[in-house]
Amino acid sequence: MAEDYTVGRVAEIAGVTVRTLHHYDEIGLVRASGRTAAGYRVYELADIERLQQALTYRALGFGLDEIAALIDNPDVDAVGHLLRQRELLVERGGQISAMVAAIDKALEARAMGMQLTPEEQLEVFGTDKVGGEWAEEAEARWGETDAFRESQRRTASYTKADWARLKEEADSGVQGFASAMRDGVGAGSEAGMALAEQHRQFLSRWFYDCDHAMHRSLGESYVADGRFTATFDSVEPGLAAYVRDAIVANATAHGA
Amino acid sequence: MAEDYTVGRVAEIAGVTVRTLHHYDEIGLVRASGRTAAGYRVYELADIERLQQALTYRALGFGLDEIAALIDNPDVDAVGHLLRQRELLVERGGQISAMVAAIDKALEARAMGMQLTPEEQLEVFGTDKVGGEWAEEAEARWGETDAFRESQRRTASYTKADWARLKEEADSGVQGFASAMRDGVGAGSEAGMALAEQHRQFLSRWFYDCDHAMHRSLGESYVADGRFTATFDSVEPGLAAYVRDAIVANATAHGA
DNA sequence: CCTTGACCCTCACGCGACGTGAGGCCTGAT
DNA sequence: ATCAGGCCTCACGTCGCGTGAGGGTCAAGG
Repeated sequence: MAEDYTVGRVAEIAGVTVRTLHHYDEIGLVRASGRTAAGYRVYELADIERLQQALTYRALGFGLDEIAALIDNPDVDAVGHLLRQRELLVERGGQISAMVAAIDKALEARAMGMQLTPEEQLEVFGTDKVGGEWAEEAEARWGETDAFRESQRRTASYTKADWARLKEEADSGVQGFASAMRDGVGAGSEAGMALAEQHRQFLSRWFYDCDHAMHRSLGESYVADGRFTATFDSVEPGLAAYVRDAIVANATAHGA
Repeated sequence: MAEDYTVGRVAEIAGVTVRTLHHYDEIGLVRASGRTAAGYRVYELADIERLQQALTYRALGFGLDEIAALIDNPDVDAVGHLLRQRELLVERGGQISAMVAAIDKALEARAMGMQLTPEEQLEVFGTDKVGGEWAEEAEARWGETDAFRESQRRTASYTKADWARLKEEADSGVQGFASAMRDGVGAGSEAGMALAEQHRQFLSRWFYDCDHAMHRSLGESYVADGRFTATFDSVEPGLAAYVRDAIVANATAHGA
């Protein structure tokens, strides 16, 4: 039973610096339970177990004094700590999932040509608005709620590579509209409608099943809603209106 | 379009303090793009978008100067940042899962009466031992690899409540052995064997299907392996041997 | 036996990312 | 006119270590 470890050894297997262990020793958070004749710190199993507890709590963001209070609490044994840490970790995992979801939402919005409001962008950080009015706002904003939910469901499983590919497609779509407009191609012409149709299919492939009627109403909002307009017009002034016209013409041609 | 926000408002929706925004302004990480006549900071959409990027990177553990370098990089646009952040978040999620798995392993080991070695306890923190010899060691240590894997598989889905219940059962089992020993109950008596059988069924219910032969070899290791012995004997000296005897008697009585 | 290189020790100052007042101006509602 | 509540700028304090400086210790090899 090799019970004894030097600070360097402990630091190595714990993934911290020797200085950190010195510090913990100084403040009494994790003391080396012994010293050699030469004054070298000697860590034993119990010390390392304590270190493990401390590091786990640290990873969860606790301050060192809080950690000391936690693990010195005589009402909680080692297993109790493991259970609590497990719970906190699972919670942290949930927060991370929430952040990923928020990023997905932002990516999705951008790909569809929409700017999120500040509240929406920062949603995941502060702001636990009780959720009532908040949800209402969101619903009113996104209009087609079913479509949006479907979209959320699908994008949840996209990987980084998927998103990158999606971005490329979205960008090239916007560029297609922009260059058509610059070249004087009529929005209602065959070419314009082809671009619109391509856009509709792009949406259907990546987000939700977008029929011509839905596409038309989305197109309308490109000029009606400033948050869309800003995005398109920052690429090329007047582009939002141009895209809307192409979409409307295409929808009409398809009987919607 | 309410484009303008005061520091207090931004702080509120972002979940940070005003002081933090002042700090970011001072060091130039996130500047308020304007001031009122009275000198009040005025934040616009672009500032808040930048803040969102910064906070996400901060949540991932980057230093403020690194963050500045990242988001000032002209080769990466907003979507690029979102993609990178998504990737990093997913990675962090993986680390958290790993820590939960490590805790489960520790809980499992404790419930079975085993002390983990320091290396095992701290496994998740530093120590990326390439995994070769490491895995070998682990296999040699746990013996019944199939059983252990099964056990890992099952415990992965346990909740905190499950673990708490498991702990209670495990504790009461050990206490049962301890009090029987104190009361002079023979390890090979009917009562002793009943406790052993109960222990076997406890293992089978929570960890892996433990037949009498496996149970016997586990019992043997309670005295042969110091890491088991320590746990039992810390409850009551000689308990490890007592438990082993009861288990062996019970296994023999069941034809193993 | 002596040297060399890898560890170990104790000061002690420095730093990043804010926290925490102190002292004073701005502004909207009563 | 006043008064609460929010904003401003210093400026020092704190926490969790990083980073030398200066100096012993220990196992291995010449």
